[in-house]
Amino acid sequence: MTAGSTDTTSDGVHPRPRGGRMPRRERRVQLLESALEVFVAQGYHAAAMDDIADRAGVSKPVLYQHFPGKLDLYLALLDTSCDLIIDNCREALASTNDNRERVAATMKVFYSYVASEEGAFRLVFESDLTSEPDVRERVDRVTTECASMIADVIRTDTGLPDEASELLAVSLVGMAQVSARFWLAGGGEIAQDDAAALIAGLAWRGIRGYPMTDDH
Amino acid sequence: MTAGSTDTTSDGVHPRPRGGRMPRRERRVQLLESALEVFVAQGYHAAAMDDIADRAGVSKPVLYQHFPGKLDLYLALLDTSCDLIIDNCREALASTNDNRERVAATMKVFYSYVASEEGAFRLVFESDLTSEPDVRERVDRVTTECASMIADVIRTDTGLPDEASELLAVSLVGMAQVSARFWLAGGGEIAQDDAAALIAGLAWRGIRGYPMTDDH
DNA sequence: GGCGGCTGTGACCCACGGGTGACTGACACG
DNA sequence: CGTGTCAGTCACCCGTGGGTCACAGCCGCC
Repeated sequence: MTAGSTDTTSDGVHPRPRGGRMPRRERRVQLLESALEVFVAQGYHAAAMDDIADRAGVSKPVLYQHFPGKLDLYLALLDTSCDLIIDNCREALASTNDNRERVAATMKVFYSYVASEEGAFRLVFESDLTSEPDVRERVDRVTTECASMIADVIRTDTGLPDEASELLAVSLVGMAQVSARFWLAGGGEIAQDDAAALIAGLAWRGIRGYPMTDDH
Repeated sequence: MTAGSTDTTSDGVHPRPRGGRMPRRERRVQLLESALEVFVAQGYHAAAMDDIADRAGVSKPVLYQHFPGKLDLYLALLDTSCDLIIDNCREALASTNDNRERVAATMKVFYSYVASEEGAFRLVFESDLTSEPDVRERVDRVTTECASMIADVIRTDTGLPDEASELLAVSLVGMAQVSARFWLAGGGEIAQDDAAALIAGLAWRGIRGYPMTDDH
């Protein structure tokens, strides 16, 4: 990508050549990219501002000319990542009126999210800064908000009470989120779409009958 | 020092009186208790060794007479917590041969675990030290191992291939884990057993039919 | 009673990393 | 060609916190 004549790259971290100047806007997005890579690879605490600056081929003060502090930088990236999945989730739910397809589409969203090249999902699902309220709030919002949209459908179509709908929805989100991460770690023994379809099937079987209590 | 001769009992943080000596064994478990409280309340990074020592009414070097370092202390607690849920999960699965009851029992285990007073589950499900391989390995082991036991049942009873069984099992674990944490955060609008039963119902409906593919 | 072995303490060391201040070098413009 | 501007750098500050050293009270025991 951009520049990187030598790049070397090698393992995971690569000091960029450190040569050229850049217009402010451009530099800013480049810094965001570098920061994302470093945060994803190392986590918030292990990532030093120096690392991010080096990664971008720039010295530390430049970073501070664009972002007031480490936390702000992190939050900017986190927000982007949170919004992405929430929006995708919303679109998936709105894409059809067939609930079986809704489940499948939503599951696909989670698997795509986790599979995306940059690994930004790690900021959301594997953040190591959950003790920071600002971070916690955003991370929780992903589950809460996705679940809330799903819960609306459940409540509407089944008449279950709010709390139950919400809890069911959260458990579907949890299922998607955890299984997708596990699938990713597994290294591709199952194709992405197959995995998503399998779990979508599980989810759909689970909720389709509500609220009729047809136990055994 | 600090007024509080009377302990005050304390709501959240309390310097213990700091008076007495203690036999080594006893001190050790007390330190573990204090460390758990602090790690649970603050997370690994925000917790200082001084905090833990203070919490136990003791000075820092005492801590180092019992544990070689902060990480070791953390890992000791983490191990305990990991083993607890894995063992409970195993017992739940072994407690019956009726799969519907198995699901219910296992779900109850997760809800009890999360509801337990000490909050030790946070070390496992909300650790902020996942960048440390030793921690990562243990945290992952919980999901992996629980899922593996569940997957055995699934594979045996349905004949599904290994990878599919494993993925289904993981998604059930994810469902349990995420929904239980959400339920806890909700603050008790639904009773623990009701919540567990609700999600167990969802899970059971999901898997009971496999491998017959009765879509729509 | 003094002496070895505990448990325990106050004070200190030092690496690490977030954040800053003073300077430089290129370029556009009048 | 001076000069303002803006990207960029080097070197530094300093709070925080993990980890350690030398010393202090208490105990039981010959």
